[in-house]
Amino acid sequence: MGRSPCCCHDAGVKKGPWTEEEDRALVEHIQRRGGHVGSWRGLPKASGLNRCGKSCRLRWTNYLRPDIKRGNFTDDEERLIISLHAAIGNKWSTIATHLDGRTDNEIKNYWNTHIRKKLLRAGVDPVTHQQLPPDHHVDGPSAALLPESLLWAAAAATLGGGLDTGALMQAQLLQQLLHAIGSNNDTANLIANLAAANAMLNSTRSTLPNLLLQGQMNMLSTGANYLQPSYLCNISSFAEQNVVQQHLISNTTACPETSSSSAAEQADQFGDTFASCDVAPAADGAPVEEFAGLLEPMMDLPGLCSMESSDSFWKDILEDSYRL
DNA sequence: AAAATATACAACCGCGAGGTT
DNA sequence: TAACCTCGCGGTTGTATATTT
Repeated sequence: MGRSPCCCHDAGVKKGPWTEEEDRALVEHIQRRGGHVGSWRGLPKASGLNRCGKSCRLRWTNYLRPDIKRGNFTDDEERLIISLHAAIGNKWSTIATHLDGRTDNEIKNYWNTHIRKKLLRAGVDPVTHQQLPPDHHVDGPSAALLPESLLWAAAAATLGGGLDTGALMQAQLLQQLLHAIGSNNDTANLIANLAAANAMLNSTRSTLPNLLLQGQMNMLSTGANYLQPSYLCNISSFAEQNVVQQHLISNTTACPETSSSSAAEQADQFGDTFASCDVAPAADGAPVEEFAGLLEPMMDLPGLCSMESSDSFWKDILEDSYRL
């Protein structure tokens, strides 16, 4: 395919920052045409601008368009960007379609200047969204604070006050959760382990920050085989849903009553809950309706999301470990 | 206060996709 | 079917501003 010479290479075509006059000329020209640009290539001549059409298009789409939202990104927007990036990578234009008023360029810049650094500081690879190895070195105090080490540090601190059965059970529970998270991508085993963990929770009447469970939810959504930060919990787009759907299709025996593992047996008491999860894959490859909704029943399991004041130690530790 | 460095973001560039001739 | 043309994407650069030394 031949490639046409870009008008940007023409001698005398202005480059660099746009002036207010140029902005006004471009906006007025497009408004005169009822918001329809027509040919970008022909726009400079028609509008009297000494710019190449490409530059005009960029200026309009990234800055002058009336529906562009200016200002800082909200936490929700940031979480959504990260979630989408985890699912589809550097597809900035696709990501932008999920954020009203944000441009692909703006999102890309925000990613490169803010989010990427935050993830690195948190020990998360901004490309793969997976935990960086323990010997990963970045500036800042949180670099080496991987979730597992934090959890065990927390357990050790709890145990430090005396050999308490409840604390020991918590430590074992954490170990089980971490093992489930780190061992494989098998959704059936994962859910079974989660149920077993929950059984332990209920038997000891202890509580655990739901951040841990969110980490497991993230596994369901991304297929990553280790703990992911809680930010990935906020997922609802088509891309993630497709990922989830693939998992569900390949794990049609996801409900614990169909699993033969011992962990699944422990999970029997929650069979009804899981059976009502409505996690069956949509028919004929149709996208799963709503991932967040899909996970809701699991998040509502008794005891999983409660957080008593006496557990603030755990809560603080775990939240620190994920704080971006 | 000035220079050096870091940060944020607007803008540029090259390329591929896809439509048209 | 090949050549041409335009658009849009994603990576990169340039520059203004903020912060640090």
